[in-house]
Amino acid sequence: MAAVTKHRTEPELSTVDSLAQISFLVQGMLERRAGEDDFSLIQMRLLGVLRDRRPTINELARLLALDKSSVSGLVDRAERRGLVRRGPSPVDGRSVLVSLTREGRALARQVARRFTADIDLLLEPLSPPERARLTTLLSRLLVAHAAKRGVDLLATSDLAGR
Amino acid sequence: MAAVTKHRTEPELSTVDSLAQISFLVQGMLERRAGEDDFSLIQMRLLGVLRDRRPTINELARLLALDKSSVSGLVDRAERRGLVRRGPSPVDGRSVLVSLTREGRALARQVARRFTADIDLLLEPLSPPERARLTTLLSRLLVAHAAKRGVDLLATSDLAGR
DNA sequence: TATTGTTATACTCTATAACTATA
DNA sequence: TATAGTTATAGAGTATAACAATA
Repeated sequence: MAAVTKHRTEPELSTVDSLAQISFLVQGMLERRAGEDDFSLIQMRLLGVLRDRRPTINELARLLALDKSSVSGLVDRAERRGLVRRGPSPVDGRSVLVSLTREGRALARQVARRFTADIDLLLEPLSPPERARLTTLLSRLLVAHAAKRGVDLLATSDLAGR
Repeated sequence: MAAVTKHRTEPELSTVDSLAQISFLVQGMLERRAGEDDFSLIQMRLLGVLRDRRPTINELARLLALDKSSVSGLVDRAERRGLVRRGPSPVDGRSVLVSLTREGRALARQVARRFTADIDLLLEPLSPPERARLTTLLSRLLVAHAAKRGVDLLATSDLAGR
């Protein structure tokens, strides 16, 4: 009962179902891991986006596809917990620049590490070449989709904390 | 510039990233489609679960991994919109049985149809044998994961409305 | 005038705790 | 007593609309 080669007899889901289900599964893992540190998924996304950016509230709203008022509240709550800070913009007196605190960065990294471990475990049933094939197929879908639309690829890539 | 065979040069994401991103992408599609009919994702899940079940509030709470009080409110709001109904249990005077109304069923079907179209479009870059390979790989992950835990496979399979 | 961000308001979603009515 | 469901309460998350400050 070691590893592979008995998947021939499984009923196998439809492609739509398998994609839908894997998305729920992966999101559930991320949500659970974030929840262990009392994060919501959207808070995790916020921290992820801030890993290599110092955006204004407006830019955050675009990156997260939320209204600026929603982002304002999101940042409020994260700031209250010491995870992010608001700073002045040197070029526009109306703007604020949101950035991670050290604590926020550390926490985001922790969650990302645990989440990655979950995914590694999930991938265990596949052999290395099978994983490579899966990665290639998914990447092609993502790249093609990003090409069709704008460049959401980068925005969403931060969600998992990389 | 028709279809395939230029994916060799792409940078290609890591396996973790590709899974994380595809999950956000698919969830976003589902959320957007549900939102067109003013559904939330959880309302969509509720309707999906009810497609072939007539559960009690407690059973719903287990299926959706929510507290029974959360489910109570969820069902309240869906009932107020005429999507589900509460009925008496013939075997336990304390229980209620939740079921879809015709309108709820029709609406769930509509959303599922549009969502499926999104996924089909997403899959366009892959040839039929490539889709089959992707489906097989994902199915194996899902089946293995379900086997490791209980049988969440069935519960989550309804989420997309099948 | 237009834009950036905040605030007021309203609603959904969620959980905990207390309650009721059955069992 | 124990269980099923509801309700009261509290809080996060979301959007719309109105606002203050700056451009």
